[in-house]
Amino acid sequence: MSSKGKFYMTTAIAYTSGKPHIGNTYEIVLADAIARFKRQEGYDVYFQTGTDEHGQKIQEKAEAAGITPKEHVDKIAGEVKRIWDLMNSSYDGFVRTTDEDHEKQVQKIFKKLYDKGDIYKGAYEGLYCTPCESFWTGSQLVDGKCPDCGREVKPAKEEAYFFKMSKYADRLIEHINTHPEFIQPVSRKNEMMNNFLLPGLQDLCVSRTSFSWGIPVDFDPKHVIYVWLDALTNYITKIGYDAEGNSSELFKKNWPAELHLIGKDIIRFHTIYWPIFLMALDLPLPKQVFGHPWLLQGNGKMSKSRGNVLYADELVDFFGVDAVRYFVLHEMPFDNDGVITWELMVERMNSDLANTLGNLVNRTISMSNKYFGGVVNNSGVCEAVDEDLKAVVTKTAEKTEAKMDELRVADAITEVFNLFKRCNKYIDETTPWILAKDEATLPRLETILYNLVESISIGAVLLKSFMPETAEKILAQLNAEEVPFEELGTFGHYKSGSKVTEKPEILFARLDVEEVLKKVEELHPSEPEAKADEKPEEAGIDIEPKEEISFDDFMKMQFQVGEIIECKAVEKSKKLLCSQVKIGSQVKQIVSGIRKHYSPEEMVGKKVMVLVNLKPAKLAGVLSEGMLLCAEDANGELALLVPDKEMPAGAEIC
RNA sequence: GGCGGAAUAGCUCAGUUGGCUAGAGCACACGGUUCAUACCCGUGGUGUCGAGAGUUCAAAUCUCCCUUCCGCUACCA
Repeated sequence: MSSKGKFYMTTAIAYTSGKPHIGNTYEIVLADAIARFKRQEGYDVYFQTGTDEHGQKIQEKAEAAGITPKEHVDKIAGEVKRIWDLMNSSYDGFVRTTDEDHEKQVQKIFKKLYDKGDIYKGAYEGLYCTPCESFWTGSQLVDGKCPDCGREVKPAKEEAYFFKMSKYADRLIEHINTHPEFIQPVSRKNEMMNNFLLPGLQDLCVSRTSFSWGIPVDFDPKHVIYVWLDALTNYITKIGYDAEGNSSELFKKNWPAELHLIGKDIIRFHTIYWPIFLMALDLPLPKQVFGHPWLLQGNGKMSKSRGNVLYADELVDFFGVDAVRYFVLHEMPFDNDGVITWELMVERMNSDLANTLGNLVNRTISMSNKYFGGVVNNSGVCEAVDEDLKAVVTKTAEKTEAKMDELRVADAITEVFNLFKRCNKYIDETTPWILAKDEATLPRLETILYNLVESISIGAVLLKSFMPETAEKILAQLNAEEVPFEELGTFGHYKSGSKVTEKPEILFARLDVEEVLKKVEELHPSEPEAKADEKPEEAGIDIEPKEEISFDDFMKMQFQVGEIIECKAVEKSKKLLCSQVKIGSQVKQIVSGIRKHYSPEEMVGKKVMVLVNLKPAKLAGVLSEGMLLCAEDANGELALLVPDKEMPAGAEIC
């Protein structure tokens, strides 16, 4: 294989909090298709993936399950690996952040940056959300809760190490501006610039003392190294980076990475923090970061019933590995989210895989057997129609390559299928069944079947990156040699006189939507519609317990019933409503973040519970003199609390 | 509120630097065909190209304004 040079690519490492669903699985399939294609093109590919295994959340999950964190992550990492393997992903390296060599290097990196003065010791004070492992300032909270997950936060102060982000900001801005390909899709570049870089970067907290399941700071062991310095560095530690200068050959060869493939949610960490860490370590930056969109499940209504939750292994049971790979690769656009449902899966399966591809292979082999006993001869009887077929077939490799270069994987796979569609058309144009009736036209028929077998072989080779098993099956059924990638632009590799299989195996069976849905329903009975008289059993919500308080603490708070006598939206905000609330003889103005849940009209007249003696504050420039109490569910739905019986405005709640 | 993106056929979307009666796939209908997995091939639509105004010989494409949706961000007692 002639090498075009090295190509180091990575996926994000999966957080080991639970079983990965189809959305997580999408990333590994996308990465695998790119890796396989690059290898085919002649690049020396190193493809790395793995798992992110530290953090308080994991520590707590393990405690709840009565096992050690290590046992917990071993189990989940095994599950992740099983699914990655099930999807036939061809990774070269699988890193776990609990790997000894990784942990050791992270400690060295931390020390190096500390010695350099880029990391310093300070104190972090704020409100902490345990599940998100994030500190928030009071002003960042949503209704007093974590803005990310909506759960409770608790006040916390801890000694912590910080990284001087701002020191490298100018260099990073310069780099992003001079390397337009660095952040993909480009639309994300502006978000990073406008929201983070140009306003000025905050120093980043890189250690924690509030939990222990992490890599300890070796010179200050009560601290563990916080997520990003631990997780992002996997890209260099696993291939053998050494902070003390003894990096491996693998590292020297492969760094910097050509491509970090990540979800769009973590673009910020990969395009700001990661490059800055690298600058601090005097390492070159990765060539490209691609924040791919998400694969979403069906419509919101369905996804709430359990019948619609999609996992890769279940989809594979129904459709097979390659059909699932085809779907996620084909259905995912470049910069918009894609949708996956059982119905759409079946539709793609039938129209593209069974009809266009499977049936093409099947009819071609059947004809070869029927007319020539399976022997495929190139008798050289050409006609004008052949030229267009050959032109389409021999240009497909080049077109596919161009799409892949732009990471337009969905478009690339479409190019390959255009080849197969052209073949189907060719059969209609040449009408083999008519030629078969006349002895004189048999040589022409031989050539037609040869052209088809050759075309399909070329298509199959191009299909290898996307659907490896199917490509193998097709080549085996045709008894075709794999054409080297660089020769896919020419026609006529198939060895004349070879014999195709006698009994073609059906590659993809057509499926009936109704039957599939019925089976899915049996597998996951959907919850019956909630009726007024029979309430379905609810799954309760657990939230983070807060610190115990004294009765005196409680008595400090004054709750009263308030009547909303006037309410309007706050002009400058999307979320705020401003209400005039009658409490006894006085009227207070209270601003609440409930505009998504209540219209100003329906607010008026409601009797609600109010925390009255809260210190007034300005929100979006509007004065707020209290707080309306709400209940919130796991989906962020809010419900105002109202008295069970008619109560006058001002009644004390105690 | 700030920054950015999007709005095109029933559905999912293409439409490059403005240029011929605005395209593809799916679905649907009709016709052809029978080698094949009831498959394949062909034909078909009335689309106010989100609304309005402007620049131009010419606008889906450029400018302005409006509406709706999405992303990031601020705010969200």
